[in-house]
Amino acid sequence: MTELAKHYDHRAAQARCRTLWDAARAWHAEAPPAGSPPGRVFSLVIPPPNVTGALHLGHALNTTLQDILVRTRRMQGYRTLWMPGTDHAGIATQAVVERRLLEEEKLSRHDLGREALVTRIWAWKEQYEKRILGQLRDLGCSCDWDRVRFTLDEQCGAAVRTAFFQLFRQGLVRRGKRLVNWDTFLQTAVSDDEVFHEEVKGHFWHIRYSCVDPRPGEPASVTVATTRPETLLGDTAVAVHPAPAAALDAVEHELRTKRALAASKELPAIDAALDDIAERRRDLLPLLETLAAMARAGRQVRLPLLDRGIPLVADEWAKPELGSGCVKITPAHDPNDYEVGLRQRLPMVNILNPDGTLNAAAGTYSGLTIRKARERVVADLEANGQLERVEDRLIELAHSDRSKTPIEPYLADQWFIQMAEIAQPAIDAVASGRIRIVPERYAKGYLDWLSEKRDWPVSRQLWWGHRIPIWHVAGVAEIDLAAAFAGHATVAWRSDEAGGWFVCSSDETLPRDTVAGQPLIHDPDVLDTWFSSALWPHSTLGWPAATPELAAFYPTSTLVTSRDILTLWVARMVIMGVFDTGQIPFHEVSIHPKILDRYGETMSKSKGNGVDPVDVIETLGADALRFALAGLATETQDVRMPVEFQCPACGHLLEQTTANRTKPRLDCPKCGQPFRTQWAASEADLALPRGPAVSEKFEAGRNFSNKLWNATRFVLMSLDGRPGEPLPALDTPALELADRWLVSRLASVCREARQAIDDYRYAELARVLYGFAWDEFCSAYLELSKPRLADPAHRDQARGMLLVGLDTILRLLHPIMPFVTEEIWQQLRTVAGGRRMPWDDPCGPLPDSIMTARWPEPPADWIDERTERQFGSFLAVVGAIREIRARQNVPPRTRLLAVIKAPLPVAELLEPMLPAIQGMAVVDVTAIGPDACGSPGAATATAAGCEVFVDLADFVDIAAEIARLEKDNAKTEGFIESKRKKLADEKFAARAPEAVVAKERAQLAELEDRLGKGQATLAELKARPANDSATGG
RNA sequence: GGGCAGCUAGCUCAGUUGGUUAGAGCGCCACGUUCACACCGUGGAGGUCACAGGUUCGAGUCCUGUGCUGCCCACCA
Repeated sequence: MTELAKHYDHRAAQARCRTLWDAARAWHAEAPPAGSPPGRVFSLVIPPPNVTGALHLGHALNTTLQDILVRTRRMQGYRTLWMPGTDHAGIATQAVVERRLLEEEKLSRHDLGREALVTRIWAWKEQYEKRILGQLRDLGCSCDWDRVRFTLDEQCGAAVRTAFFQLFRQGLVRRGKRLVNWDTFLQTAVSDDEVFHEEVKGHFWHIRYSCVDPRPGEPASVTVATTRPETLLGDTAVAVHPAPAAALDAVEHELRTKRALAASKELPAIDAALDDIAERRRDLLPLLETLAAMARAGRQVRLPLLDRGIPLVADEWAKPELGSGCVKITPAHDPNDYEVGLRQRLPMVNILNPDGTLNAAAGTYSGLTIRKARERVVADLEANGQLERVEDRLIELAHSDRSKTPIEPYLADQWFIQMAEIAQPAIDAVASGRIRIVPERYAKGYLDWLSEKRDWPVSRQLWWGHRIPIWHVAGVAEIDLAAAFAGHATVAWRSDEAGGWFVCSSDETLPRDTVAGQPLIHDPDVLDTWFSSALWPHSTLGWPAATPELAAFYPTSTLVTSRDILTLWVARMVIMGVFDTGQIPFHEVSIHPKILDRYGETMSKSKGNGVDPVDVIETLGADALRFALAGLATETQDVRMPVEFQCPACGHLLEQTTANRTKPRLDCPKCGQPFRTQWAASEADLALPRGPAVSEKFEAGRNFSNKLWNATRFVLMSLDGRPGEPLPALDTPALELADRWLVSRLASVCREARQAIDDYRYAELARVLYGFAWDEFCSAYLELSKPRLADPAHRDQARGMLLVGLDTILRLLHPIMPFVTEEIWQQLRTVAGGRRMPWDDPCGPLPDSIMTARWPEPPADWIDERTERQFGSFLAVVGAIREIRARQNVPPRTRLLAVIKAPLPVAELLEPMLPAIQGMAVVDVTAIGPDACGSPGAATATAAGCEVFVDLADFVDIAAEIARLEKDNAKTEGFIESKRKKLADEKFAARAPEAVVAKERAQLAELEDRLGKGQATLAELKARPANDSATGG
């Protein structure tokens, strides 16, 4: 006699399964030997988590979905590889380590030096890589653990250098002064994607620049406005529009066009704008025309404070409709001004040092921080009477995502990759459908972004990352280089336009003294972290070497990611994949939602609104977490996950709010006991027990695991220690009705599950399997099997069929809930290890692990719609009787008498089900058929086109029944009225399809019939003497 | 400013090409523990499908507009 524990123990099961899978290396994929056909292949690379910190719920979602795909395909017989690994995450990781260094040791990276800092970051990486890989294993991810990669490891490094070298050789790598987003804290350029904008309170300073030697009729000064007065130290021009009148005309025309189409509500704003234009035309235009003429004449204005003459230039960047119509131009510190500078060939004066202080170009202000310089500049302007006025204003200020400090636009030498040429194949791949993005709507963002083909700035002034494989050498002739690198196919060079050379090589190092007479200096910069990420699908498979893995698994099948890195990562992977290998990196991209908190904010560590996956895995189990996450993965953009703190003392759930989510300790409102949160830092707080952040969402998954466990418990008890095999034949018409139904439902559900996975509809997969396992298999089929198990004539068949159902459910659920299904699979081995499903190898052994069991593939002709309908009617009738019992408070075990009045076709379907009805509803059915008739005063209910009468004798609470019937009848009358109205409408009769009209008529008839019955019963009840005993007795 | 998405039960979400009386899980209410499972069972209550128009015989579903929420892109001195 096998008897399982009453509850599923997820902790023990997780440990056992992990041991089992690891011992068998069931997650490993071997490339076939060169030359032999790989067969059906499914491959996937993990979006490598950053080694900045531990995994959060978003990673858990991402990897769960991947594991669902991977486990399914593996069971379906594909040669399946899931490549795991982590990302060095350049800036992010260096920033984290630097910040800690500063906080804990008060040291900057310059105090430590390059080598020592990098050593520290490697130590950090080792710690978090271990943690991350452990978390992935805890989640049950069936990655190929023999192939773990890291974006900064040797293999990826070789790919990075080779890819960069080939870009260089094709002339796609350029060096140039560019205005970059300068992070003064980290002292590096960051890309546009690493910048976020935040509104801060600021001012708008109006500054007067005097004109040099004004002639009669010319103004003595021009006024410009700025939010950053200190930048005037780097001004090299003041701009005015070359044709201000025409520009105002254009603006006015645009406004009038807009006005013609605008809603009345918008009119006041537009009219105000038009008034403003008119006013400017009157008051400002003459001045602007004069200034434009002065600009054409090459006149100058005097830069305040530095007393430098700078040209007045005519440039369309100056908008006559805004401000004073004139704008100061600081080409080295403003993106738009930079463009003007290029157009007007202006000098570009950089006034900043890398650390954000002002340099010598700022004259007497040099050495000051930007903040101090601003104060001084403003004070000096005021003292000189050159500050016209100051406005308060909210300013969208750019901040570095990495250091959270304000970004300074900064002119610096940077490396760029030209995108124009290499982006096109990536556009074509998605536009042509060779890469399919699911859901499709995300393709637009990808295409829009790529079509801009903006150059990619790839250099970072950091120490953590792939060193740019470029060396500088000066003072030699090309012939010297040719001599030095004769026979080196892995070296290329180009003039640096300052008389020196850039030498690029895919070799790891070039000796310093390679070129006679002059040293080779390695470029100090490292590459943008996305450069190595862009190579991930092919670099992890061994490129540039022609490995068997690359041949077998590239292109990969699917990429699973969230929408926020569609451009940063996905697009660049396509670009570089095609550039390096000539092939797209993946065929499909599955985009999944992001998880938000109850306020719709993204979860993040710094906000403190997250859930730690480990908390869920420990308290409710990895399967519970996975099931919940899969259920949330719908096709919408985001999903919300309200979070609670669980009191470690009493288990009470405390809603997480904006107010309490960053507190280091909280007091349980129920038991009063304090507990600590992730923010606990003080010794006193750390001594308290931890109150994990959880969500009730995960409980459904835990309950489901337990339901499966207990269904298994029932099946094993019913087998009573005997092997439940061989299994019954499933494709024979001789099956009993319930079994035919089960077989049909299994076939339907397998088909739905397969389709859901093929379409990346993870939530639907979870929902279909949950509903089938719980409501149909456990609540219906399993209940029905109880009387059959008690009957020796049916016992063996019932046992076998229970195994068939359970086995199939386990296999279908395994990709979502690997642990509980594996644990049950192991339990079944002892008693039913000899069972073979039709899709199993009939001769070979049943696989040791469910991981390698075959995915169920029942033939389509198992689906029997008539039987499924029949079962639907049966369950509806059972429900109707139960409803009557419940509303009359009949004790559960009291057997009642029932009559089912059913039209002939339904009666025929139901008749074979009578024993089941009698068992599940605890009634004796005394009559069934079109003429069956309930005893007077019986309680009634309708279901599946039948009317069910339950003779309650003394049980009936007449008053309650009358009230219910009156309500019910009124409702029915309402429906009848609406149906009649619909059918009376000539247009409906004329235009609706005949089938719809017929259906409406049938429904009306049924409703009228129901109302007639209801009214009759009501009349009869009212005629009876009142009975004040609700439950009889 | 441009674009994308969302708004359906108290909460989180389904709702496939328009066609009965719009569903699930959780929560809530009532009843029920010698029954595989109280991490359970049975039943119930709860919705003007954000709002306003339109198309249609018929709209949660299609169209237009409005409001609110979130995200992406660009950004005005």
